[in-house]
Amino acid sequence: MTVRVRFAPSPTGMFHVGGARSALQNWIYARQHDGVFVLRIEDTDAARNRPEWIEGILSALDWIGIERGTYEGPYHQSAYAAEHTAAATRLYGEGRAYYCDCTRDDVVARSGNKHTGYDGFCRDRALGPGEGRALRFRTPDDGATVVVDLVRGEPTFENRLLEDFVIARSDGSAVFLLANVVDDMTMGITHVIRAEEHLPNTPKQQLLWEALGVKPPIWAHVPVIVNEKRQKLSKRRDKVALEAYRDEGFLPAAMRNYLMLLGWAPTGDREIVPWSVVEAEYRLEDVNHSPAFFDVKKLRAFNGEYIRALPAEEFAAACTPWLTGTATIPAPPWPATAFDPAVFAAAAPLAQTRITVLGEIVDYVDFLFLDEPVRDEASWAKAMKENAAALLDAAHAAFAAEPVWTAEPLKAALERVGEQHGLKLGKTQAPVRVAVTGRTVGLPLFESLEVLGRERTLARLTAARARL
RNA sequence: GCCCUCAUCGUCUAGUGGCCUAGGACGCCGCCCUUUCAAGGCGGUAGCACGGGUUCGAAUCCCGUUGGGGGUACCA
Repeated sequence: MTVRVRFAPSPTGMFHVGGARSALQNWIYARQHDGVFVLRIEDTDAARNRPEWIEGILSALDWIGIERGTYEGPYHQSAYAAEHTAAATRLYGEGRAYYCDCTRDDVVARSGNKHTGYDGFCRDRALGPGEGRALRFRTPDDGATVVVDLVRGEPTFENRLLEDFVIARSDGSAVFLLANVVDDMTMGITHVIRAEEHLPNTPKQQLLWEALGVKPPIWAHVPVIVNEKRQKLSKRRDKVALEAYRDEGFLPAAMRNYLMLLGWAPTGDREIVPWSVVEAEYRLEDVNHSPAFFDVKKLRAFNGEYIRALPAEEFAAACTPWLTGTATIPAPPWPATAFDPAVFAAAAPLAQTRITVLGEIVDYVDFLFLDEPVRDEASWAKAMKENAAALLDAAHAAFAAEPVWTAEPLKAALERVGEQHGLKLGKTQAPVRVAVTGRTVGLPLFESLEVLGRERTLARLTAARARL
């Protein structure tokens, strides 16, 4: 029997990093077993769904490495409504489900305002379908439902504690519990790998599989990802949109690597590993049973490593979206016409060890493309002390007299200026750096001057001198 | 409330009865290197939640306590 797994997101918002992890786990499982990865969009909640979110899911999966055309689907759950209601009807016909006209308030009231669940009030009232009547599944009164779970073992649920849950709304449409099961059945899903939040649904779903006469799948419930307060990552509370990380300049390879390290580790004392190692070694059986904190600091560290590992040309190319702007990435502060790829290519290697996310590239190279450097007042105040005027004048003179405009002689020239003032290079370069780049921190100075060119460097020294 | 579930440095983890005076990574701190800042090198800080068992021996097995997480919709 070939393994068939599925990833079944609902298009109710930006694509979640937790969703990306689930998708990757399913993807890996399919690859390891020569199986099939199925994508199913669960778009049955019309009120909360929006078509652009569907495209968002597809492009996010693409970005993370699950590319369109390499998997089965996407199927759209809404196209299977007939199958869902047929299953509901069948369950009713076989006496496995019954109609109920209790309102939510009725149920709560009968429980004495304790939310203990549905009490089976309509079980034996033999109600037929009708206005305001939902269909409920008749859960067994005794015995237990054992869930076979790759990560958690065999969680066991006592059937008498399972309420008679709704499987079809009063308008006849199936709810998630049923629709999800019916789709998995029709799509031949053999393994359901999903987040732990679904574990309490599982006995109910397994009962549905059995009632419908099909052998249930193997389950795998992976602990959720939590925030610093150890709560499940939430769309409204936490930064969870994969697109947001993409637009900041996280590399997909770093994100994937980091995501899989949540709850798991490859063999040996290493964490940054090629994807092929993850695909070869990842085991759901080895995933930790407790929730993991989504640590952006560590993600950034991973990203920095991945950035530094890039060949220079690839690094420069990867920066392009931030240098030009895109539909979702803001345009840089310089005019588009001022950007020169060759100039950038010369400066890029200097920036490569200095940035952690690609978006940071802009502030490092803006002085090359802006007419005038940015004016960072804090930097100015810090670097432009009493001796600034003398230093700028001397630097200007020394640089102007330099026949060869490359980093080494420029450095030597400024060192001589420093000696005359009894200063180390660290002190001498500060006002020059701020005059030319606008900031106190930046790329190596002399290499920067080399790329900037004689004309512009000297002009900026003069301009800064005039501002003192 | 009820159901399920979990528990190794601040964080992510290695560890599956002796190899553990608990290893790695991120973070943090210090030193080196150094034209700023990074990167890099070296070193340091810090943990088996608690209490009982079982065993010659327990981070590893069992029970309890405490604490955490998830669920509890005619959402998915």
